[in-house]
Amino acid sequence: MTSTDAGGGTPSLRPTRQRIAVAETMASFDDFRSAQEIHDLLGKRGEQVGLATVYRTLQRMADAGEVDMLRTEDGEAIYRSCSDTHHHHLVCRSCGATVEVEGPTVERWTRAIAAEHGYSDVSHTLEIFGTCPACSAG
Amino acid sequence: MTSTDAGGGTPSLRPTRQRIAVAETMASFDDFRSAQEIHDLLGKRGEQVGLATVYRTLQRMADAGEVDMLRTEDGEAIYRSCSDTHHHHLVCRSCGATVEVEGPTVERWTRAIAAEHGYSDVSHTLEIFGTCPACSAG
DNA sequence: AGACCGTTTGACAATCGTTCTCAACATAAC
DNA sequence: GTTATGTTGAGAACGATTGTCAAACGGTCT
Repeated sequence: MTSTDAGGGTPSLRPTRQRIAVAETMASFDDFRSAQEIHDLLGKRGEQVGLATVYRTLQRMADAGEVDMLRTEDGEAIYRSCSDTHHHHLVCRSCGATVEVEGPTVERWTRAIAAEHGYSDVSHTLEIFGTCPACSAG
Repeated sequence: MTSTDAGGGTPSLRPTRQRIAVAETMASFDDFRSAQEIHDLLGKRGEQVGLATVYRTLQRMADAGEVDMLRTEDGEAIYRSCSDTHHHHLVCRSCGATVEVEGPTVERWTRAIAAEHGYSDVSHTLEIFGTCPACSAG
């Protein structure tokens, strides 16, 4: 706290080789990957990063809102880089193609419902599954 | 395959003591419980049922649509007996209290969004998490 | 440059939920 | 009662994730 904390709000978060590697890897695709997959990919790319570190880094990125985190149907956490606005996903059941969707409607609705029942500190998860045009054409 | 498959569609599913116990337990509350909790409860009630059996039974019930299954934010599967209409849940993050909510709004919105992107055969999952009045009062 | 000190890392153990294995058992039909 | 099968349970096996802790790092201050 001595001097150089020029602009920031986030306290201490060093741009280490590992963190950069994970961030770059995340930036390089636009679909969801598990921590383990990221770890493997890094290994194959020569950027050796410990598994625990990958987990920790992804968690921080998720906390910081730099990536989306959601759970597969069998409970595995998967991550994906995303824009920083709150949004949901429309995922193709057969090929996995993902569209980011936004909806004031839903946001409003969930807030209203929660309020109606006196719930506070509300969050929600919403995923839409369907068959994309390409796949249903096939 | 020899003969006696008289009327049914569901092939073989015996009403054993264990299955009945689990089903009754599930019927006795209306909020979400994990498999482990069900197992503990059965133990305390004297109805000894193996953990693996509880898991298996809950899975089957979920497949059969007799219970809802969803994942907590940290990936644990939780179950709850439910009505057969499509609905969502407003779950208290701290005590687990659940309210079933219905929303033509959301149904319409998801269908619209999906259609807009050409997706067909659409389904969705939506869960709302918050702190219930009782807990936030505490 | 060199010392200092909190942050980060990584190898590995430890958890935790869930599934698998397989022999003993219960059920339903014969 | 016998037979053919679905079920159970104890515990091992698993896979994802988190905790541990000493060693390596990255800035900062001199």
